[in-house]
Amino acid sequence: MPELPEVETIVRGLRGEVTGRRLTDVRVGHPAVFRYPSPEAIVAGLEGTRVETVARRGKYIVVTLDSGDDLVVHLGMTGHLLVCEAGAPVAVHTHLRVRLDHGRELRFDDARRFGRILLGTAADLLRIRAMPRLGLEPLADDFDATAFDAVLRRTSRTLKAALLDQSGVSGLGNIYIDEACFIARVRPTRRCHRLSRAERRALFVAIPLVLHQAVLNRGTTFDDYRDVWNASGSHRERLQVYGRGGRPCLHCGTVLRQTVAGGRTTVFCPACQR
DNA sequence: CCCCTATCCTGAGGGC
DNA sequence: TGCCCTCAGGATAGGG
Repeated sequence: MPELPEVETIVRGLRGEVTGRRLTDVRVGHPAVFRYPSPEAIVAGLEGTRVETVARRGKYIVVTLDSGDDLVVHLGMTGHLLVCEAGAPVAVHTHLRVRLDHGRELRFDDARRFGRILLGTAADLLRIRAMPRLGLEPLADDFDATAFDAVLRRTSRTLKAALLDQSGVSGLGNIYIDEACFIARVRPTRRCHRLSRAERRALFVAIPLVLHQAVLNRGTTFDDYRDVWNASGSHRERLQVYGRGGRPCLHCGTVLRQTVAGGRTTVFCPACQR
């Protein structure tokens, strides 16, 4: 379940490993992962190119190549981008292997294959909506209270549903939405248009706060997430509500309530959160 | 417009 | 020990 902090950790790790590297010996696995243009075209398009930059947009990883193409990777639920020594044992669900010119390999593996990989020029990727309608970047310098207010004020959905929608704020998922709502003391089941100005402000502050802390902890490894060196993140120890339904609130001791909102398991403290 | 559900998919965990 | 069922969920599509 990689969300913004996990993807950011991977992007930072990837930058040091692949920037400036030439890509060779490209091999692909299950074709369903390669959404555009085709597995064969992606192999041909990667072979012999050099990596210029690695960036993140929402939960998407964008690797810009000297060919003019961008490689876009979304990790879905269980996707991993790993850098290992060339010739290291190949996992069961490895779908992409690329040789780097410093003797290592970049690999993509994904048991559930919810992840996806696309390759094309920026114009191609825009046209096919490779990264559809991504909203505000909550860790960007220009993350703006007024724009965030507009996201919440224009809808009557539950807060959980609104924040899961990547077209409003991009990068949040189930874990960090519940955590941010706890910090902001607002129930994720609340209707957005009924939130007060103070509550919207509290969320505006809490979202970057929790994301930033999680990045410092190199992400949350609940069961599956690993960074590019296959190491776990430590933010799980800091989670206050996610995965803690039925257990006592760390702030007040009240039993945390677990429900479903926006189609997702949702946990909150009925005493701390209004 | 909003909600819920199904779909994709595998592995973990519980019940028996 | 092992089998079967359920559940987890990011994104998206479709029905109520």
